[in-house]
Amino acid sequence: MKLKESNELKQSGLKNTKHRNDVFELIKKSEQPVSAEYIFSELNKNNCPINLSTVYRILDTLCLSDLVTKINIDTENKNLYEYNCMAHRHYMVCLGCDKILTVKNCPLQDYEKQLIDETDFVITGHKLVMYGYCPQCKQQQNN
Amino acid sequence: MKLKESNELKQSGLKNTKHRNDVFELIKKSEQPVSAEYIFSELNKNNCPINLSTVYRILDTLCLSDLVTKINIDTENKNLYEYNCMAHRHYMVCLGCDKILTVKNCPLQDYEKQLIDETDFVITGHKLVMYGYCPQCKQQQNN
DNA sequence: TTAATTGCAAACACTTTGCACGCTA
DNA sequence: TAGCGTGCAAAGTGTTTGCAATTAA
Repeated sequence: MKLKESNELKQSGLKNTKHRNDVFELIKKSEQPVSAEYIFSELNKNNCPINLSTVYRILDTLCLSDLVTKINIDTENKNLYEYNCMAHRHYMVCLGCDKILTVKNCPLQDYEKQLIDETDFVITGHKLVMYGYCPQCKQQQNN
Repeated sequence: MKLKESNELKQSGLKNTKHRNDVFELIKKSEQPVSAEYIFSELNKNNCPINLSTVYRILDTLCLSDLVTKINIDTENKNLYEYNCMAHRHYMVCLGCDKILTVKNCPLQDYEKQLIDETDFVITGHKLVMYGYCPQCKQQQNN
């Protein structure tokens, strides 16, 4: 069987296995950050039998290679993983349905400079999470 | 023995117990968010024997009453708790020593308005975490 | 007095690990 | 074929829960 091969895996010096590809592709095509459990059940559902510990080991590997980012949203009690597009990580979490939107633009460059002056930290990154209700859940609340 | 009584507990309609006061006071005087385990061992160390599940139950109660806020920093795998001063929650996390600074001012009002326009979400809050290295760890890296 | 709080032990959910086998490069 | 990747089962860690005893109001 021909694997759909990921250049990104090779480029990161990772051995190319079916499982790694399956996990990585699933993360890449997901519109929001996903959990290990989700990856596990999604792959098994779609004829790609895989063990849960293998999922965790692959996620570790992908995170170490910076292909994937692990995040933790306060309202969940498990880690989530998403494709690391090397952009800033800004999220909007719907408290109604747990939907997570990833937001693109970043208003924080100036603020970072200011903080560096104030605290003398080196700042290597940041994470911004907005909490609220998405249009659908917002409407339900009004009813 | 006379308890150091917390008006804040009473005002929130909570029964005033020694354990609740101990936990709440410890959180209030902590300079950074603390874990359940830390509270547990700190109190037991200081002649206030308490059970770990009691700590968790008290933390739940305090969070429900909005006296305390539960947060999760991506680099830790446990929840942290801090006094809820009703301010925005902005953190600076040192990746070297895990120190957590809570930052006061907030650059995000305008950004929130803009996001609301773009996404049609209702925004009820936000969390900003900056990652980097504190002055001490920064220096060690250079050596 | 009565309902809320606590300690204890056991259960839970998520994640990690040891080991033997299997597969990629 | 050498060493990394994987499945399985078992252990680890942080957190929650059932129940009986205790305590605040």
